[in-house]
Parts: sequence; C-alpha cells; structure tokens
Amino acid sequence: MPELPEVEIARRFVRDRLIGKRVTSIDVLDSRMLARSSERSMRAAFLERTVDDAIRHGKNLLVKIGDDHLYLHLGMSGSLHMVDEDGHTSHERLRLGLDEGALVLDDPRRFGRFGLYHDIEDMLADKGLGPDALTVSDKEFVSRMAGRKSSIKPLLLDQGIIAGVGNLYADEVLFQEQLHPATKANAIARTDMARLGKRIRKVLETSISVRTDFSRLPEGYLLRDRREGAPCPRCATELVVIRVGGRTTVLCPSCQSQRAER
DNA sequence: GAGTATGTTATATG
DNA sequence: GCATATAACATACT
Repeated sequence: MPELPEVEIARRFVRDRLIGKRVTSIDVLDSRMLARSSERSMRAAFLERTVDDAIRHGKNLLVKIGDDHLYLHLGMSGSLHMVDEDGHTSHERLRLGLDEGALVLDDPRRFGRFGLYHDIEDMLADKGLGPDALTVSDKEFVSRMAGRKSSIKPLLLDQGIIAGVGNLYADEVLFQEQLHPATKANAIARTDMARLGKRIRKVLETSISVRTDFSRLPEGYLLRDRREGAPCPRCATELVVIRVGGRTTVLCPSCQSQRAER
C-alpha cells in the first residue's frame, strides 16, 4: 500500500485510534525487520508510556510514545491494523499491545521496517531524507532538481531529493505534466519544473482526499486504469509500458512525447 | 516455472 | 562525487 498518501492515511489512523493509549506489551515477530534497534531497547523506551502523536515524513511514520518515537516503514506490502486482545492478522510482524486492543504491523513481503528513534531529526539524518513531498516549496523543489543530469523519473523516486513519491505517483505526475519519464532533468525549463513541483503536491493531496481509492480519483487520472493497452485518459491512445531507472513505467506515447535531449 | 509487484540498500562500473 | 545498472531482500499472484 505504501507511498506518501497511503502512509498519510495510516498516520491519521494511528492519530485517531492510538493517541492517549498506554503501551502494555511489545512483540517483535520478525527480527529481520528491526531497523538499527533491538526489541529490548524498544521495550525500555515504550512500555508503560503513552502514545502522544503520529508524524509522517515522506513514506516514514513516527509514533511518539513517551520521550521517544516508534519508527514504521510499510515497505511494499505493509499495513497497520487495530485488533482485539486476542485478534491476529495473517502476516503479523510487530505487535504493540495497548491498554485497549493492539496495533499490528502486517507485512507479507517483510520489506517493511520498524525500530526506535529518539526524535525526527535523528531519523531524517539517518535515512538521508529530503524535504517532504507534500510540503516542499516550488522554489526548494526546483533548486534541489537543478543541475541534475539524470532522467526525471528516477530523481522523483530519490527519497534524498524529496521524500514520499513512489513509482505509481511518479507516473501520474509525469503524465499530467505531459513529460516523458526519461527526460533529462536539466532539459526541463525552470517554469516547467516549478509546475511539476505543484503537480506533485496536488496529486498527493487529491489521493489523500479520496483515501487513496484510485477508483475515486478525478477523471483524467492515469492511476484510475494504469496498465499497458488501457486508453490514455487524455487522447485515448493505448498506454505503453517501458522501464526507466529499473522500474516499470506506464505512459502515453502520444501525450508524453520523447524530447530530443535524452 | 516465469514474470511482475506501491520500496530500499548494497554493489559494481564508467 | 555523480550517473547508471543490477541484484538482493521475501512473498503473493497471474
């Protein structure tokens, strides 16, 4: 589930359901998913403390518990659930028992991560994250992209430049801006780059507003039917699939013209 | 069995 | 350091 909008929905879930609850138990069910932390240190920091806040930066979630933060990354297939005391999910990897119910991180593919950070700054520095994609200014976005020679799509996916855009939303924003994903960043005019920055925020906000249900996205969104051969929402040409930066990329060969500089 | 998947990181090469 | 490519991680699904 997880790009920025999905993680924002998860953040709101934690905020609405967990704040004020007390942590009564911690069970690490897959130690391979521990990120630079130990179950023991997590217990010492979180047990008998109260959940205060839920913060998101890019695709990363921090749950403030007492004076420390529980770090959660959903990877490719992670999801959060509230269950009863005796309830379970099929791929439970971390369980946070609360005075009422429990929070479970379920993740079949185990690409998710969890652990302990003292504060946000520690996490940002450790992960080397750029500014959050939802709140970065156009000016900052343009300046962080300036002078880059790579193709635009891999740059959008680079969490160190801006944090939160993943493969699907990268395709969406490039489609809406009619930019070919392999366009070199230094071939994009400043004004077009600023427009792309705006588009990123708009698309992410829109997805959050429909709770990331792609079928409820406005007409004209690629994500409503993102697959090879589907009709382009703008011109009905059949969409094609290529690989850019090693990632599957869906685009309209007619709307997203290949630019000379590539 | 082959191929692919919303992510990240390590490694290698130029 | 930058740019690019590839593999690896682990599992589910077509």
